[in-house]
Amino acid sequence: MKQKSLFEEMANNNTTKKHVNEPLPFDCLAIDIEATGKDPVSDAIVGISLCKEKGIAYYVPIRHHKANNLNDALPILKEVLENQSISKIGHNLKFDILMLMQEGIYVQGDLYDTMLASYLLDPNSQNHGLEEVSIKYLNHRKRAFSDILGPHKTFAEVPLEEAIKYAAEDAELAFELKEILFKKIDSEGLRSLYFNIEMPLIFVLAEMQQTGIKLDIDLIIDLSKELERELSLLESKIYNLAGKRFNINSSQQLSKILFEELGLKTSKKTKTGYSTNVSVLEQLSIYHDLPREILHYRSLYKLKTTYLDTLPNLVNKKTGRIHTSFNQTITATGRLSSSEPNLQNIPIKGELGTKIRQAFIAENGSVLLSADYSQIELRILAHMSKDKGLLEAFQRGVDIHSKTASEIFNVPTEKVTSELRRIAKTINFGIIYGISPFGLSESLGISPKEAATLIDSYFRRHNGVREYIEKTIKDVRKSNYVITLLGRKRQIPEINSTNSNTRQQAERIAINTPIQGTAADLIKIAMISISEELKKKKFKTKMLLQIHDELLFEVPNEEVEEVTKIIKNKMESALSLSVPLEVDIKLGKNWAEVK
DNA sequence: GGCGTCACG
DNA sequence: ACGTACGTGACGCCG
Repeated sequence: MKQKSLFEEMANNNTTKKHVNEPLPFDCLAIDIEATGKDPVSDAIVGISLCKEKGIAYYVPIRHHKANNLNDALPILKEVLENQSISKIGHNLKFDILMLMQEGIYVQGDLYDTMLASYLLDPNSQNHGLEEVSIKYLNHRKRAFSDILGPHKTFAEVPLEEAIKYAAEDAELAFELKEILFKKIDSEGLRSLYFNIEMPLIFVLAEMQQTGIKLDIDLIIDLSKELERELSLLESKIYNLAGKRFNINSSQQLSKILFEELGLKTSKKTKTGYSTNVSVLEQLSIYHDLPREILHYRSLYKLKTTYLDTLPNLVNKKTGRIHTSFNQTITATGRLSSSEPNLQNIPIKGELGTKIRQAFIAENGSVLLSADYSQIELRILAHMSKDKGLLEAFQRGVDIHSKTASEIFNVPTEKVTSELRRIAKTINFGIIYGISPFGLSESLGISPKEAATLIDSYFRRHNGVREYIEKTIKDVRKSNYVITLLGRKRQIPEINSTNSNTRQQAERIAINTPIQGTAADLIKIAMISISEELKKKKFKTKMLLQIHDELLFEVPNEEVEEVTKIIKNKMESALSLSVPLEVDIKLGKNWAEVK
């Protein structure tokens, strides 16, 4: 009964174009899609729940088993969902938008995403699920999905009576959460960050996920077979060197062999024993052949299991492409993350890295275009610290690492060797991480004392950076939070901890977060403006991936010239800083060629 | 499910 | 004396 009346109201909405003076019967609608699974590209809609006022919610079965499905519901819903004047409320709306896209429905209007709101209010929280957020803000314990699903294979098989209760509750919770969370968004000064960046980004990410990227499966499978052979040779070699067979993938068993049976010296400890990580095994390779072979084995095994053996299985049967998930509510700094598969950590180093990237290809008639920000985080540091040396370096366009080397080691720029530059580069990274003598020493393989000397000489030449760090930490001690250029907040209560380790870690976070977070804000702005421009001018170019400081596009040959200009221009002008932003653009048939 | 390890920025 | 570089995700091991 209730379902019908809502549909009547919705149908009325269709006529509002003719009666512009009549107010819409509702301007805000909470939606929640139930589907056969959680992969919006492969799975299908089972039903949609709706809520437009507190206390009343509806469930519209679309493909529910053994139910009176409302077959004509989607066309009616389409009118409402594509109505720009009706705001959509939901928890993780990117999922709903993607599911609806499969039905030819393109959601429009303002989005009030309660998951995103929860994230902006507390990016440190690991869990922004509807369940947790409802407990936190509504003190309401919602029905668990696993209880509803029970033995059923998909939600479609859950008896309608049960399904209605569950689905309708979710839409209503989102509706209620919206009131509370978006008041908080306003009072915390997060409104503009939400409406100008995170909300429009939802559409951009949805489209990127929907597009996916093409993979040369045969190449990946050939590589996997090649590694299979190489690994089996290495395996025998390792057993010979160890004098016995063991599970090479067990760091525990390896530890026994290295440190007990072969009597090699331990260096680093872990929570559970002695470390056998890269830096330890590199040290040990001087004394024995086994560690080097283990390193070789591990690197191959990693690439084979993590990439070669999994990527082919993730090629979507319908689209023939790989569709990652871009997560907007995971990182504490404001970055995106990518999962299932993670396409933000595809290997790049070495011959094998190149070979793997060669398998990510453009469609026939198109090329891949990679656009990456050059030294974005150091430029942001220059802007925020107003350090004279850094500002001048970027304004003059010099090689920043060489300049740092020249300063620290007191040699003319022409005499900076690649070794000195490498050290300077590590220091520059270290500054952004919230440098510590120990951290730098570990990374450079020198003593903490030597590291401290290097840090000291850096700060002697960069007073602005030193003062910026000191002021940032001082401010955080009072406010307990840091903020990015676009107003993204991260609480750091540990800044006043009595435990010095905890406190120092908080200080490093306080330095790093505004820099990493502002870079994240920046590229998000660029993504939105590029996406708008491509849409406006009706280009067929597709944005495929974001890898923190890089965007990857698939560009039809005939669009390359124009689109290159747009991308470069939009990225370089996304924010106006006191240093120029530089973007490098490269083209190629595959992802290896664009580097 | 925690841990160690290692792929990326 | 302690134990640290910042931010992620995925794999295999082990209990």
